[in-house]
Amino acid sequence: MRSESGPKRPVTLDDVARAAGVSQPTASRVLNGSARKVAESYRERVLEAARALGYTPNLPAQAMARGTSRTIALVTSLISDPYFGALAAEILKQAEAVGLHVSIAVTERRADRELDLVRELRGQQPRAIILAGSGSVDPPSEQPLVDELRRYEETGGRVVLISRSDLPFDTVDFDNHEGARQLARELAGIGYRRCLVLGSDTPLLSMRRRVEGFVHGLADAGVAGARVRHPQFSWVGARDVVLGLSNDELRDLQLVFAVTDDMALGALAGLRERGLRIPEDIGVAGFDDITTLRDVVPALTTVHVALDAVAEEAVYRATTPDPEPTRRTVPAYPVVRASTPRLLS
Amino acid sequence: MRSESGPKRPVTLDDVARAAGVSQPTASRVLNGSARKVAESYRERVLEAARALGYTPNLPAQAMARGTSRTIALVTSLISDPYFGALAAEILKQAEAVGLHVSIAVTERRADRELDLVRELRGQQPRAIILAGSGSVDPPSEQPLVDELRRYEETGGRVVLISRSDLPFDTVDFDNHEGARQLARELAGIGYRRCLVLGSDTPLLSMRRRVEGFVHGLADAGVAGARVRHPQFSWVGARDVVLGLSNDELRDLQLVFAVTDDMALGALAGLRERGLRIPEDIGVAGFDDITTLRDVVPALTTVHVALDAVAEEAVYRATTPDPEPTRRTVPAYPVVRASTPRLLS
DNA sequence: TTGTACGCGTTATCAC
DNA sequence: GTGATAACGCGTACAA
Repeated sequence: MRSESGPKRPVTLDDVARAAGVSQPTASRVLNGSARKVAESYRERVLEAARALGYTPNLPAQAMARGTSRTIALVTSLISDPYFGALAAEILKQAEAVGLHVSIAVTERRADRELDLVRELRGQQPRAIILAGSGSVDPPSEQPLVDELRRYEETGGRVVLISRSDLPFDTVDFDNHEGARQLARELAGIGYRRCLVLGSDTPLLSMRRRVEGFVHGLADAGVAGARVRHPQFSWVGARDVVLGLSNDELRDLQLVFAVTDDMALGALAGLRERGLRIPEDIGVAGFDDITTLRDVVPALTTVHVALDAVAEEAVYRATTPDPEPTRRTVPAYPVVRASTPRLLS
Repeated sequence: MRSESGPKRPVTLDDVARAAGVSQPTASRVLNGSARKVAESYRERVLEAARALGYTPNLPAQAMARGTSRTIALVTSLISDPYFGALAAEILKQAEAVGLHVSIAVTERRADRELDLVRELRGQQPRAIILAGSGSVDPPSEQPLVDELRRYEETGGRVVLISRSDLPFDTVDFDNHEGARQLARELAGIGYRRCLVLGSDTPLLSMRRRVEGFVHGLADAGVAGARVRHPQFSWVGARDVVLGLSNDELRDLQLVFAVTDDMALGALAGLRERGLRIPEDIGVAGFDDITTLRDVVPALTTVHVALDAVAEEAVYRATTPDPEPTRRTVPAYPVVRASTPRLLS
């Protein structure tokens, strides 16, 4: 049976001060850091009283009094996605390391939700808002979002963007173009020529960069004219494209490169349904190097992104004032694995 | 170049009221629901002013004035883990559906961190605290945590536990015992006899239940004496156990069951390193049915858990007062896939 | 229906 | 070094 005494009032600073026989400001100075000094005897009594009463500062009240909170808001597309999950995890870790709380909201890839969420989150008075993912190739349509973020920034908040190069705020991203380009060069170097590139039907800048980078990389190596498709941005979308290829097209291919690991695996599933063996009959490569895929066989060739570095940089920017929008690009580099063995020519 | 006008003050209800030519309480009644009615003309002017100024309610201030916030705090072990990631995602979705914000903190499986986090989160004045994962088999050691949670509860907060049956609060879990038991019966039914069970070296009640359930299931089917090991609770731990088996032990086995999919995959990797083919030489089964593993080959036999139902129930409990601690058990059921084909006896 | 006055828990400014 | 007192933005009795 639970105690029936009805909702008690939480223990406040006042309670602690009274119990310790000091004034409330003094208790405040002891418990929540202040420049001012407090006599040792008082200090001990306050700490003792706080411990005995189980005092915890009321963060909303602190935030209001101080005018700034220790919370950062993270807006992400889809946390169940292993890629965003990993990114969110890294951000949580970094934030915690500097004593910040994190409030997470998901857009589920809907641009309008994004705007609403930012507006709502602004109400939480977070110290910073981090926007991860999404990022349209169509900047003008983002104007309302930019306005909203600007307003937030004007009141002292920090805005940090991850992996979206379209908005005029501090941005951390990785080198989508260069990563894909180097991957293409390496693969061309071990014999791959006839490639199918799977982009995305969504207007995501980062995905477009990956497609462009890959095509450039092939061109660097003297391979021209990769086929490019833009299926639905998902495992299923990639699989469906493969399932829709004619037998001739399929037979002709040596490699499928998809702009995410998730899609690469969809393609892989589709290729298997079509009766092809991976990697004996055809190679597959992705992008992201998602940890949770380490058990896929054959091990997937992909482009690795240092998410920990991305998160660290993002949290750093989120806590560091910065008069001008800055862009930091974290390198991405290819990792060739069993899904793309060297081809004998 | 960014505007240099220095941090402006955010737009407050007062600003809106002034702009609309009404009193602050009237603006409050219009913008943030109140029982009281406001004349239509006033209503419109307030709404218009709010829109024009870009007003967003200051949530911490609201929380303080109302004495309750619209935030729930989620404490989880490890969000990068696909299992917890999926659970967190479902909770975010459910919370959003009822208009609640979510603040996430990770314990990284350290019991002391858990206590600290709860204390800290309490300061955020969330409407509820949801604890997911962990859950020691050693309840006495949790007393400080229980005390802290009780204190929180006494001030009107709700406490909900997911998948840990050791504490006297509202609990949502899934039937670890029964799920594993039925899996064992099904596998025994298609010929599996000589099994290695991989538990966990951590004192987690849910994992212990899975081990017990599996052994019971085997017993139900007349199979006695499964070997049980308790490796480190991770992919690597499971793999290492397999790598450490003698050739004789290995040859004798027909199945490895691990208490999580993650560990099952570790075991699978280890088995392959030992030169065994899966499933031709030996079967492998896990628990959790993690979505992101759909591309593992062979498809992993496992126990499915309806995380969406778990999340829904948890958020429901988090928002519904309840005089007595209640337990709700969500079913878990085996899903037999290619990693455990029928054995010819 | 509307406005005045006060309180929520905390920090900051200022005398002492 | 310490303690009154005034903010912070909002909700809500209460009076008008």
